[in-house]
Amino acid sequence: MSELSKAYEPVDVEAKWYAAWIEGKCFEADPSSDAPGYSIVIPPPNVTGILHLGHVLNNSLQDILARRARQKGKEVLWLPGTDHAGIATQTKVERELKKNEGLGRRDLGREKFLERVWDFKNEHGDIIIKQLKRLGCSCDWSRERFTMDEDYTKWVSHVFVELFKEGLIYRGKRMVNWCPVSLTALSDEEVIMTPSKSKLFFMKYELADAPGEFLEISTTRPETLLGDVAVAVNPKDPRFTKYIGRKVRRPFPAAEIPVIADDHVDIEFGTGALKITPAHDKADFEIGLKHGLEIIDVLTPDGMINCPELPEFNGLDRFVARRLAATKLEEMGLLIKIEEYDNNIGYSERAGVPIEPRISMQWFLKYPCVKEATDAVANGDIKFRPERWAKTYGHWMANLQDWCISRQLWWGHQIPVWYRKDKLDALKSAESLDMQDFSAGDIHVGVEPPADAENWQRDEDVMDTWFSSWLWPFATMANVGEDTPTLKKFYPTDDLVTGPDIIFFWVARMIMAGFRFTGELPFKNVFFTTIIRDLKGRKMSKSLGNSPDPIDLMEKYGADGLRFGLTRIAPIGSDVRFDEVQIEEGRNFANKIYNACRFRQMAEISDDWEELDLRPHHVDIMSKLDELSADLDRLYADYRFGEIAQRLYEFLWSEFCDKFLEAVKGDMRETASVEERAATLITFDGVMSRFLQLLHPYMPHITEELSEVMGYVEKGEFLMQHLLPEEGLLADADPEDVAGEKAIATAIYETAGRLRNLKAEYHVGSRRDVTFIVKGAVEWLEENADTLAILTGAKEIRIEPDYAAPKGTPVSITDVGEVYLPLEGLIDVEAEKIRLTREITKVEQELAKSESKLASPSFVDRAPAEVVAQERERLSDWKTKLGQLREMLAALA
RNA sequence: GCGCGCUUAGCUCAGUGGUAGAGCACAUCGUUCACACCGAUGGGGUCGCAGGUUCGAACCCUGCAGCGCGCACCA
Repeated sequence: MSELSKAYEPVDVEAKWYAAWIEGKCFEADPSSDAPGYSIVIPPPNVTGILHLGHVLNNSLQDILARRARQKGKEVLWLPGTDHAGIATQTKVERELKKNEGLGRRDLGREKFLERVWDFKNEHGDIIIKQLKRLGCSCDWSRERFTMDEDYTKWVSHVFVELFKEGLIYRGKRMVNWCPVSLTALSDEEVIMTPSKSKLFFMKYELADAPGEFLEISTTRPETLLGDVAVAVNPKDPRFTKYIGRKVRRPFPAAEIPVIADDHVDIEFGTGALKITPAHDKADFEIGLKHGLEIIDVLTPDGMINCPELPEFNGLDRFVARRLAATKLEEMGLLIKIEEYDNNIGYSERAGVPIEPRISMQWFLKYPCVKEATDAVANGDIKFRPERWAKTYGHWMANLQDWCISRQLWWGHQIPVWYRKDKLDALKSAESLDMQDFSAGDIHVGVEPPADAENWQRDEDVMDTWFSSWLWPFATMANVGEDTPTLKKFYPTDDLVTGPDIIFFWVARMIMAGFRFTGELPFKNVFFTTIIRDLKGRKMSKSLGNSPDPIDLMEKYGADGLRFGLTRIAPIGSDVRFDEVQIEEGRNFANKIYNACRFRQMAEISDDWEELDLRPHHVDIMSKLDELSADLDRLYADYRFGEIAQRLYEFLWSEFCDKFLEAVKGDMRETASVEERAATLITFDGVMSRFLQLLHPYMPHITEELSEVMGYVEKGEFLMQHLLPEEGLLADADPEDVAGEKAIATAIYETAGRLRNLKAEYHVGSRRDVTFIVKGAVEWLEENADTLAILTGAKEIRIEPDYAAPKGTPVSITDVGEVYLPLEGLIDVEAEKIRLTREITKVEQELAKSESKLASPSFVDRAPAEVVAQERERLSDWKTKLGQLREMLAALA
């Protein structure tokens, strides 16, 4: 093989293998394959987004699943793509436009602006795709989709039309969440409730029929009093009964408004009287409807006061107007007091400003297939991991509100509805655009525009981004009305890996769309990843600057190191705090494997041997590899990604390198026989080649590289395409023999630990010239003494049944016998007495614990027989050891 | 207000009823013979608190506290 440098350099290796996989079409899914299908659809990242650690974790896990499925003989489709991300992308382009050219989108006009967005998409759209490739993702890139592809857009329109026909989509004037910055309606899910320090204003309105008498009211939004049409009190509140049906004076603009009774009013809160502004509050709107109140909208779409009657307010920002209203009230002697008040305020997810409840004409969806979707998760047809998310899902499904699907944006799927121009004009002048105003002939709802398009005007709104995302699992596999081989082979998909933060936005909606448009569930398992936080527990965010760039991390530690480090620490339950040290460990792990292979490369296997001389440590490591293999099967079945990584790490580092490789170092020496060396090298290759395969899903590049370099995979073949063998390395061996050899290996490793400890205690830890003398040696020690010598860094392990140790010779009671460390200058009776006494104390404590346990009748009678037997054995071991130690101590006296 | 989760070594976290673990950090020792992105050895924990169940509890149950998250029309 070629010479390997001392430390593993991942960057070039990773690029090389990714190119080779692409060249070899390793990721492409073949729907005509006989192998069983396995599929995942990627949660499409925002087309203009850049990779963050959340993506890395998420996509690493998907890649692990995809690669593992290939190894298990599945025909795998991992379908990639990007999302047009309506608001996010449009906002980004608008910001650029403003910054670079000082223009708003309306200055350009819809068509020109959309051209700009497409330009932006074409320029930046593949950044995140390139980054995913860098990470090693084995997506079938030949099938990459975009939610605004022509075919995909047809799906979106089709779905709209179908649901409209079914009566589930309707248009109407409703109270919606309005973003005064993005100038669009938002869904409830796009509003973030944020705890805020607000002020509660106490004010009073004068009774119209009793000057000098006032009704006290409290509000957090005094500026909305311009739109007040009533004051409501609870009918059960005795304090206010006398006011009901009378009128109070709204101070500005001056008007008399009624006092009404409504159960909604909380008697306990504030003054117990609630001002009603139907245009600017969801609850007020409901009350207004109930009582037939007028709706006075005093805000413009961008959150300015719209009240020409009051020139000093007109045009003011809503927050400025709030202060002015308070000032005015005070001047009029109507302000009682202002209190500090903690409440929750809804913020626009994208624009980061308080949303405004606003009545506007929007399209809504009454969700389809709610029952099927609810049941599928409740009965386990779709399995959520961790399971507790099923409860969150169930709760949301049980309280579904109609989905506001229209957005007053330009970037997105335009609503496939056309209105007759003449009708529209007539209605506009009448300021009424309710659905019922359109008769069947005035409106066209279809995937294609009406034939006489010039007489029609298309609805200007676009749809919520998620209205296209919810079709992703099937709309990416077949066009409308088609039943493609891909769909047949790969739908429903198997696993979905995503964050719990989009369980409502995306997961729940996909399930409903799946049932409605394919009659099937879109996926069988949903794995929710954890949220990655910084070391202070804060969410990663651009503004905090606490989000490391994954590309930098890959430069530093390699994609494999990043993948391994991140997946190893990602717990199933809770959030995870990111620490770069963990990625460093991933890189170190890669380096460790690399160097283990480098060690192997120092020796050549000679064919000149008759029979393999497999020794305990050979059998031991093969057996452990087989155990690892079996454990991984089990852990994969439970999606225990972190534990899988941990098991792989421990196997290679603690078992393979620290124990096995150290034990066989002698076989690499000139003095070793051909048979000895062959046994070791063949064991090495057998174990390492399997290990690389098991590790491959986590660290695809280095495993591919080393498999080639070591000759485990033929030139022109790929490790990633090799099936995992069903049989273990020791499948044909007699289990009893294996157990016997393992017991010996374990005893040797444990003894080696004790002897190293003895050396360290006597400050000769690094001396290689010591000899250990064993009295009462177990019968198999002789043939394994060489191994023990290498592991302990001793010149020799000498077995002397009649050894008479000089008084004060350091000794350790081990699984192989009494082991003495005779060395000039170390023989110190007092020191040895102290050491032995200390050890005796420890053993006595353990013994006492064990004894008291066995002395308790309840334990002996009630604990399982095996536990009791185990405890008895333990006790007898302690007793033997204690006896030996006491003898030693006595001999010193 | 309702719901969910977390609390284990200085730090980040494993550990679902049977002798408390890992990595990092720390201390001592060690580089001719795979790896200092390394090796050896060691110190360090009343498993948040209080009860309960059990022969036995970090683990199961109850309550409490602290932290985090989600849902909710108290202005």
